[in-house]
Amino acid sequence: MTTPRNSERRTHLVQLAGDLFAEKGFRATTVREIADAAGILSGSLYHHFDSKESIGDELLSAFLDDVLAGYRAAAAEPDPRRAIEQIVRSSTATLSRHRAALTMLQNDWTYFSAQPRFAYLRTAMKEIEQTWIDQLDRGRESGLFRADLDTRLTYRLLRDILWIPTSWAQSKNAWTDDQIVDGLLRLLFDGITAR
Amino acid sequence: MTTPRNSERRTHLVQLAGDLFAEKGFRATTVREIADAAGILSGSLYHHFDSKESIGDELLSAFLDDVLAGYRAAAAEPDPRRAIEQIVRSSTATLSRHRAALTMLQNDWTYFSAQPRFAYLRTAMKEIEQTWIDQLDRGRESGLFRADLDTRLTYRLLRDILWIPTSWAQSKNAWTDDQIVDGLLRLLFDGITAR
Amino acid sequence: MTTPRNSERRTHLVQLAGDLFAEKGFRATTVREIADAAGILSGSLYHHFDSKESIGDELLSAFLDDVLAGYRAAAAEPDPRRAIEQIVRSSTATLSRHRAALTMLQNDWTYFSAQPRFAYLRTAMKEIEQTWIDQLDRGRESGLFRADLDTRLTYRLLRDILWIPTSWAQSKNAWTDDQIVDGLLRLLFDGITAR
Amino acid sequence: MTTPRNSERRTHLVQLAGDLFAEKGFRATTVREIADAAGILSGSLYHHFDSKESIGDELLSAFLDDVLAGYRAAAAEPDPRRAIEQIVRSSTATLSRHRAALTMLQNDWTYFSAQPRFAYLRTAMKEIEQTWIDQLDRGRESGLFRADLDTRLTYRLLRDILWIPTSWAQSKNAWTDDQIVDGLLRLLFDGITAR
DNA sequence: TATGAATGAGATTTCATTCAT
DNA sequence: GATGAATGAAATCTCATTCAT
Repeated sequence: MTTPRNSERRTHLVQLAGDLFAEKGFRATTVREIADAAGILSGSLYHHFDSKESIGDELLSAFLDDVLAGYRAAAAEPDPRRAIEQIVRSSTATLSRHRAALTMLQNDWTYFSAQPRFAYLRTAMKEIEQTWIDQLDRGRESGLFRADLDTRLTYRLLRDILWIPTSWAQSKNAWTDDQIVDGLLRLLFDGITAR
Repeated sequence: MTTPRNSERRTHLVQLAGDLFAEKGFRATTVREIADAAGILSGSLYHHFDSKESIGDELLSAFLDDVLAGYRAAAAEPDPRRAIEQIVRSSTATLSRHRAALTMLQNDWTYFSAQPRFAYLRTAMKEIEQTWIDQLDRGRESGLFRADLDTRLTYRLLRDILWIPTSWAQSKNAWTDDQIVDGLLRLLFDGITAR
Repeated sequence: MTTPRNSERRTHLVQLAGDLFAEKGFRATTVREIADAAGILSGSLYHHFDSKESIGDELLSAFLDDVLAGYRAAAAEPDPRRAIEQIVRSSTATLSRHRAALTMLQNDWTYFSAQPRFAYLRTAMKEIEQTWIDQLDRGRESGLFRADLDTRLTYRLLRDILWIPTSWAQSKNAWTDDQIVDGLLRLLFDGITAR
Repeated sequence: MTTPRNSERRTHLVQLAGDLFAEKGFRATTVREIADAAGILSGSLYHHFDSKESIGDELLSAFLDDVLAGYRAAAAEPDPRRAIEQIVRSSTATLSRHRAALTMLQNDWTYFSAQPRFAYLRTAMKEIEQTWIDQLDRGRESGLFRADLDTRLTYRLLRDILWIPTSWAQSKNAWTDDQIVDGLLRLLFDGITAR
């Protein structure tokens, strides 16, 4: 019925929609706005997708595939500090490629996670959490990290910080990706106190 | 016109609405759901408020008044480390009293900040940012914090982390408020590395 | 049930309502606005009136009683020119006492005239029309007015002009009632052409 | 976004809406009634217009464009008597093409003129007034009209009379447009008195 | 593939009116 | 007489989706 997933036109439309989602959120973006951006009428979108959620699905699943690939590669690293460093670096790179997906998760998590169709969101989140905790645990047990570190709590405190810098993309900030990653890693490993 | 702001009934309705907003976000919550929760018809809400946004306004402005009071008190502290510690502690306390407002800002920031009526959101955010940067600058200049600290970048990295623990309230997590604050402060000041 | 028609409080409320109707029209004025103007709650109005229409009824019937009294007095005048002059003079005087009623008729005639309760509006209008036509006919037949005068058409053209000056009351115009009446009579009898 | 302004369907809908507005006034006509008249659901109207007011806007601005064109053409006439005659004739012709707009102005002037969107209403009214006064002044100064003519007052007395005959259209009256115009001009220039 | 038109469910809001206290 | 709270019907508007052409 609808355009095949690898069609160029379709890919373009997904990207246009993604830009709008990144700006205003998934629910706040209307199908008409997407169509306007593409220069067609809203009904015509349904030749390519069978629903607005399909577009969201496409963006979100591509995003999580990418994220998880990065995490899995990082988890193969034997040194926990290096593993964490790699997680952070790969996350930052991935996120800048998927701004829309991130905004969608931040704004409309409740909406998506409640639907069976998006069950993979919860699964992926669990894998992400487990990866972090595993590395933090390994680092603590090996004496590399503080012995009193509550690894699960630390993960919770850290998780969201990772997703944030992406949303700065549109503002006129002066930082490069590298600066952000370095600042974040330094903060994470050493805190702000001088020695 | 509508019920006065200090009416008991009205306060109760704002709280009910807030609970729903905290759960599902502002826009995702319908006026009918609020009315249902109150056991009245949706139209009856308009006896007390002239719009759904008025309810939002009430929650958001109360929140920011509370936050800013805490920040101003903390800024009076002469020692920067103490000041930051107090910011974090007061934030955590404030946030747990305003879960709804926080969810609203996280989910629907674009929506609110675009409206003139909610211009105070941007103003408040600027004051919050300035307070953080001031304290970080003072700490760095006095040799208390690392000399190479990019204070604005650090603020950016930190800001959102502060708002997060609130959203855990509903989940059956095992941490007390104190544990969270202490974990956060430790992370902030010292990082995760063992010495 | 409700307050008796001659109660002072009630009269005062009718007047307040009338002021609002004159400004914004009957339907455009809400019961709440009337109550606000009176310093009470909207529900409390129903101790005095059993409906918003009752207030309208009171204003409209008082107006038409007054108008018709003036027309009937004028019709008793033997000289048609004098009769018409008196109609105009009495109308102007009457109208300035009933601005609200006039606005109601101008804005919401369709609304009122469709209701059985306001059947007297049509009756009164017919009497007004007949009075005009009678006087114009008498004047034409006696050679006082032009022989080719279409009296019914002339009435139609004139009727609304009569009601208008009232609506100027609030604007900062420089004319007295007398000036308006004289200008109107002169226009009516002699036109604008110089001789 | 919505259907373009020159779409046939859209034009048809505006006309349908206009018929209803002319009958019952703008505010008294519901969107559902318009949709019913068109044989569609009320929501479907918003495929073509973004609000009920847009329909009103379309009718009112078309009306005023038409009126002003007539006035400007008449103002080019060197002889004031001819100019006024032309104003009256063009007005009558214009008005019969825009019954809806006229009813809207008569019933709901307060509503429209209060909105920034309809600011052009006041502007147009001022131009209309100025045109009348200019021609009356010129006629008086050239000795064609009475020397004691209060031109501004006369305009005020005349203005509304011009708009009236339109509202007769639906009633089964016996006059042609020409009869009405001639009656009006005769009244205006010569009054009703025989010589 | 796209257009043009429409659906239909549901959202926010308005407002005259009622009534127990 | 008034308050405070609510009703209930109806209004305007939104938007994802459908479908004949």
